[in-house]
Amino acid sequence: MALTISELARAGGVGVETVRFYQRKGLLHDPQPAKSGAAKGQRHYGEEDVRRLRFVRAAKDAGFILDEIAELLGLDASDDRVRARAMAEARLTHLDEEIARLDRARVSLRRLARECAGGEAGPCPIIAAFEDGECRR
Amino acid sequence: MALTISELARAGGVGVETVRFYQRKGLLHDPQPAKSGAAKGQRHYGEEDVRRLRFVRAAKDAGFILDEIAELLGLDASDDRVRARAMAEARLTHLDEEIARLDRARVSLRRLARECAGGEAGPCPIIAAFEDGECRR
DNA sequence: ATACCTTCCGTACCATGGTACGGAGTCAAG
DNA sequence: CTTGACTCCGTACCATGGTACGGAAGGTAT
Repeated sequence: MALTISELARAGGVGVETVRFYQRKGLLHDPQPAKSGAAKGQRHYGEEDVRRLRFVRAAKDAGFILDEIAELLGLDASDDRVRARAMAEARLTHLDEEIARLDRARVSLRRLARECAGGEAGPCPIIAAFEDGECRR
Repeated sequence: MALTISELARAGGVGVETVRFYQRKGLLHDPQPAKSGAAKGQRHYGEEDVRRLRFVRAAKDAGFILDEIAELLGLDASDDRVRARAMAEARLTHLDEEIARLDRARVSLRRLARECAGGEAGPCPIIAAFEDGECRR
């Protein structure tokens, strides 16, 4: 099982440049030079690299930022459940705040859009609301 | 009513550098040079500038990005309700997608955190889930 | 008059997550 | 033996929304 960088990228559903970017970030191990049968200096990747790359994608989908994912990958080695749980809780708090913020924006904007659609009289409620400072946090 | 840049910034709840940044982005008018009683080259701001700055903050809170806010400020002048409504709808769609995405992340992460807290046997479910690719979109 | 504060302006830098480019090397097919 | 494909590496660039810095000029307080 020896993969080129483009095969690894395809296996992980990302671009070649993204694989290199993850390497620079320390999310993927620096690859070993290929032994033979390939161009000098060329790297080969294996199952472990595919696993790590997929871990990154999955954790990203769960809302972690890349720096946290780097730490999670470290926990993967040490199997530190307490730390992993703390990170999950912190990320959940962050997600909750973010969702609440977006939801407030959605509620007020939807109300404005309905009001605006409701009648053509007077100034546009959407613009007027921002002018009134009615939509402040 | 003549304000200095720092007074305008305070009135809008932002920093001086942010005011200048908004000027560069075209969100605030280029200010007029002060007539007298101030250092040469210094600018003065009025009610209109405070109003625009607050408009920016309110629209940002509603989820618009700065480029859209620049457009909304243009609509403010022309009172184009149709366009304002279209922009509000587009932003709502965006907000809905974003909220749905974050909510999927929250649901799966919360489940993992609960599982991890539930027992100490076996590998950490949080880390294992990412390894299994169980959390993919 | 000397220090201190604020303003002006341009430019550089920050985080975040990539994306693209240029030059060089190497391989296989035509 | 040239062309095309792929790789390597470093570096620069993109969007987004700011934040900070340095130098010059002016007002104010001691």
